[in-house]
Amino acid sequence: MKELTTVLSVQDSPFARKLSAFVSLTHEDLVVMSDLYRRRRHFAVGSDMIHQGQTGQCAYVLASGWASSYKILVDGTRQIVDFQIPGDFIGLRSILFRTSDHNVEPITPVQASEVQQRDLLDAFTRTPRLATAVLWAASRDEAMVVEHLVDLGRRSASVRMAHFLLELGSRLRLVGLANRDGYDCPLSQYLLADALGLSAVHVNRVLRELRETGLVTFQRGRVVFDDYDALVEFAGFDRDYLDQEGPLLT
Amino acid sequence: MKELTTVLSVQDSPFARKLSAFVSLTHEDLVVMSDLYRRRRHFAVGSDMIHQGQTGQCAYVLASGWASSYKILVDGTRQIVDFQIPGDFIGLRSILFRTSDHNVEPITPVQASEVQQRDLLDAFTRTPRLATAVLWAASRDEAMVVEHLVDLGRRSASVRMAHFLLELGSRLRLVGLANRDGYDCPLSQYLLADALGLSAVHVNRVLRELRETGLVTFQRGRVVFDDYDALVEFAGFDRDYLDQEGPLLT
DNA sequence: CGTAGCTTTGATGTAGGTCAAGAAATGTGG
DNA sequence: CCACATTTCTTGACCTACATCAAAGCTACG
Repeated sequence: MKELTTVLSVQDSPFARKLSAFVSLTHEDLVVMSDLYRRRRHFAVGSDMIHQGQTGQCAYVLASGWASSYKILVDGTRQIVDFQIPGDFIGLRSILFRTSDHNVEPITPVQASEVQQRDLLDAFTRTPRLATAVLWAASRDEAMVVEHLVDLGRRSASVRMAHFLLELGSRLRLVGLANRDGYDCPLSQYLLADALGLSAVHVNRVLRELRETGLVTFQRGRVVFDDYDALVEFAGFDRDYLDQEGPLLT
Repeated sequence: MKELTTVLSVQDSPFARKLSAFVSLTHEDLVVMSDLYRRRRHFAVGSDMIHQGQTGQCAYVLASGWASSYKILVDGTRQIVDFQIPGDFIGLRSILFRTSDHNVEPITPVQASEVQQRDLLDAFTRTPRLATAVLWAASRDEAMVVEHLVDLGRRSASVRMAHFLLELGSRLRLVGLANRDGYDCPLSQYLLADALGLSAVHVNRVLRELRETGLVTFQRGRVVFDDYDALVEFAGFDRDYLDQEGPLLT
């Protein structure tokens, strides 16, 4: 009975919901998953979750809150690679590699489940389906990083911002934290600047421009899509590049 | 006897060599791998290997030649996400997702082994170690994409170019196609421009600058490191972020 | 209810883009 | 092995998107 309860609650987690979009997880898979991350941890806003260059790190699955993963360059500037929202795997690379190549830091207070390297690799041998599912999730994350890279390489500041806000919206909708109207967003203009490769003051100007042209309004922690369709058009956003139409592997 | 020969030749392929850096592959793993890609294919320079938006694509393991993966934007510009060199997996995302989110095109004539989705997923259930190894390889690719993203977001054009040439050198050295002095490189300045988010003429200026300051010379298809240490210093290149010190999983 | 972090705005500077056009390479067919 | 075509490289003149610097108005939370 106890095991059943655990499995049910795991099944309901944002992480399982995400993986289920790709493979239909069996009861067995869910049992292995619930074994995987039993240790719940809390992180306050100034504390590092993962630190660049350090070895023997854990990974986490984000249960609640927002985090950012970033790299610090020699000249002290930083580039935010991605934001993590509930359901996201954090620091997979930091356990697959010996030393972590990036930092992860909470943006809001965070609840996360710790995943040990050994447990993860053991889980893969126990249920290869889970390995496939994790590979899929990792590839989906890579797809987002790629899209972000295209942002930085070839899109103008305002299109870049528009695209970013739309993509974040799609991701949040997948885990039930956004809808067509908009979403709550704890990112400061400084964080946006470091993610989009812009200066904070230019971020401000771009946001004003988008607001004044009636596309999106991002003010006091909330993103509101004033004209979703026009924004999609303006950003050249591919509506369904993140969407899945049901599990590939049954 | 025949099987043994196959296994031996697979063991020698750049792909197996790369995976071995992470997990020690057993005889069994190698047998499964040799089953995996028996179909050899050839691609000429103008032919697409993978096409954005198309469904039911194959993946490949590059045996010889160079390829580029890129995205085309609505305004017609393109962003090259990565170059593929021998040993690289191509189009993993295009089989894990229903439709491919990017294009892959040969830069030189290419020899590649086709990998079918079903075969790959079957192979994972047969030997979970292989799944782990592929996950590792995918993560390593993601690490490179991330580094490329940092390039575009926060590095100046000349540092960006320096960093790019060094990284490419490291990757080529892993498969025996480069050494400390330099390497042969079939990339035109247009390709470099599309990869680095610059214009072709600025690429030219930057290459001249790097040549005149005695750091690197890239001329007529060959990259020569004139002063490797100074270049590493100039680029803020982390020498060993791609290096592995032997298998993690034995 | 003060102070530290955010946001907003203006003025000025610069890295890198665009346009244009000539010089080398490289490839192709005879 | 040479003429011709095509791509690739190189350089100069000019322009624009975004950075930097500076300073004032918010907002929130201890």
